[in-house]
Amino acid sequence: MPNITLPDGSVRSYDSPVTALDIAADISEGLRDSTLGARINGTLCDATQPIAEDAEVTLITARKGEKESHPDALMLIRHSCAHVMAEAIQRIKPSAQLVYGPPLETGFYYDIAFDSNSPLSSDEFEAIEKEMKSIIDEDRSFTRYELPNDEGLQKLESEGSKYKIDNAQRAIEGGADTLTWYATGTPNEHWEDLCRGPHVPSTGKIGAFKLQSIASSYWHGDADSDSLTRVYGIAFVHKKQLKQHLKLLEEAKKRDHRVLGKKLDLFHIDEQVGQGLLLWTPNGATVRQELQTFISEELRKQDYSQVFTPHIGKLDLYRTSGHYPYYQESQYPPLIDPEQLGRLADEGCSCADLSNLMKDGDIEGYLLKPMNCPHHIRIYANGQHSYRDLPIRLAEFGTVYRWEQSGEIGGMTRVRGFTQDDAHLFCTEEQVAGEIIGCLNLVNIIFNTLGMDNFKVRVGLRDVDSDKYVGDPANWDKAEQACRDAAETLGVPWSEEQGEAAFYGPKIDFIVNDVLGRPWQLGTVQVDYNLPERFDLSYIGSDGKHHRPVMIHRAPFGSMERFIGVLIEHFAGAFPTWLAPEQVRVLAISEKSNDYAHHVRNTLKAAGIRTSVDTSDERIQAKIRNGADAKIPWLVVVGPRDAEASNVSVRMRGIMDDLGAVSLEQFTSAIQSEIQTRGETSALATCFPDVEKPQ
RNA sequence: GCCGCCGUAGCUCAGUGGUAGAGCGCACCCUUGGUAAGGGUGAGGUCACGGGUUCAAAUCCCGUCGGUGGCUCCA
Repeated sequence: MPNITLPDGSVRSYDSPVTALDIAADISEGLRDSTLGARINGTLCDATQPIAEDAEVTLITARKGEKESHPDALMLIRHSCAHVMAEAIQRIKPSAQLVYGPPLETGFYYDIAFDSNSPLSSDEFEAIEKEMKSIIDEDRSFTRYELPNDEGLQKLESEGSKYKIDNAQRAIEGGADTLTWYATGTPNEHWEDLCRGPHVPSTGKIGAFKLQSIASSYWHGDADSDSLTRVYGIAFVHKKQLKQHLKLLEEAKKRDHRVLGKKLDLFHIDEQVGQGLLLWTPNGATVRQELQTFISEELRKQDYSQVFTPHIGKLDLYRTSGHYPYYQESQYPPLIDPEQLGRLADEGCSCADLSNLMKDGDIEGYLLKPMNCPHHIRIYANGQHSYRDLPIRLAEFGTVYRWEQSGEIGGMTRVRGFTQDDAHLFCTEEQVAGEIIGCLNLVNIIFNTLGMDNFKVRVGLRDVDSDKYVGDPANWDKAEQACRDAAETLGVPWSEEQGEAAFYGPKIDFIVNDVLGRPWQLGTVQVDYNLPERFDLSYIGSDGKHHRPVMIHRAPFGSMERFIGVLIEHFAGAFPTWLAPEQVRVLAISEKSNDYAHHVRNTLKAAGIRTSVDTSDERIQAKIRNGADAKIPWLVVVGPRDAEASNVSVRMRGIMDDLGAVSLEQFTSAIQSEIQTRGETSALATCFPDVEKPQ
């Protein structure tokens, strides 16, 4: 008979099998009401699951008043809400076939196959939500029942849902002994769904929900398979949480780099120029330029050599590198030289012929470069290198072009032309570990300066059972260990993933989430044994013989486009002074102070500070508001009083009040110093030591 | 590429068969104001583009382009 150990270590003994609900009721009536499920020996289960053996049980509860609910509670509620939604949808569209409806950290969805002549539109959300509301109001129990595999399959076949049959078959292949259903109410009487569970005790436990969006998905994630409709929703324990969540989403939207990019005029994407082709407007270009200067300074410290290479290269170069044959779908088609094109035309070559010639590689021409490495490799290969010269580090803000699928393109984070902060290191086998550490140092410096500590690190290792990898396994072992060691030096959480290495070497990736929670890979450091081989690179060793160098590809930011997109969101558009496009704006109190305002502006400008002046006919209140709206770090108000004393009255972004007056001279040098040290010194602390730093 | 939604002034959006609108911004005028929106006047639109239906289309239908949310992809 079961002895139940609760998280506090207390043990309760029962004469017969009990459920989590029984245990909760034993403790208190209120606890019973708030119990949604249980972790039984660590596994999330229904609260109604009978426990016959000794077990460790954690009750999963949710109280109406709580600010945040336990993730398990939300999972249960969301999974259950997916069922309620599916039932409601099937009431409205009986021909809809259910496929798969899991909970997510951010909500839930249900993949549904609709009749092609009766698709679902978000206009119908209101009607569906109304049905859901009534199902929840009925507070019907989630009732689990099981059938033996063969009997269950028979049932599904008689119902004729190929998707559910498939789910069942997969469950059986995965080792399931029985198939389980959940009825929302009484089996055979109420709606039910083949489902592994677990669920909340009854529909009434779903306190608040909202349907969010409609999207399409592929069956089994296979683009060649059936196209399904995915309906997204969100559910919480109570309405306040839902409201709070929706408010957060609203706030997140304001931080979206696409919204801020427009508002602050950082970049523009123009239909007439092309999809996924970014135009950096002056403000955005300033941010990028500052960042590139910063990186370049660090690269110089680390003995990198700057190079420049063109945007195109001969097709044969990319045949040697392997990019052209293997990654054709991701490239713009080759550029064909005019003579060859004319000759093909004379020969009566059709578009289809041309396409085939391109596909087969029977064509000469140039490729818009998808990567910078071949060009850098040719720089290395151009001369003979002694082991004494290594490592050679060639760096370039190299612009590459890739044919991304149209549906993927958006904002700054996924574009068709972008500039990598690229570099290729050519080194000896022994130098690999040290060079990787060096790359990560750089990442550390940059991310620290920017205050970005919210990135994840993923170390991609080879799958030892596979033979697709090039290079000596012993070297792989060393390189993989070097990657792990280097990742450790960053002091942020990192994971290693087997089979995630490139075929040519292990790698370290940096991943950051955007405001909408979508992950983006930024930088990467990759060890490469392959390209030196393909290009037959060598260096002369101390033994006087030729040796193969190892290459490291590294782009710690990934691309300027994606990185700055993420950076805009990181700062919510409020860039630190050294990065801000407009660093100081001088606000003249009235026309009488315009001359002094211009003098202040010119003084700051002469000190290298990006400064503008507002001498418009607005009142000072409006000028302050406009300046704050533009997220300018420093506003200085100047009137007759300030002119008299050669002062400026300072406002800092993030502080509601006027900080008071300081001399123009002091302000100028304090701002200058803050910019030059990239925020290590603080103009606020220098000029106003008693004022606390905002945030 | 696939599916849903969307495309109206520089920006944010209202307008759902019958004379194209608002707020912000912009220009000009008034105002000369000391710390988060002073007032007035005005300019600005081939309603993304191309076809179709209709007496009549921003509005309905088809296609294209672009945006967006997902899916798939991302060397």
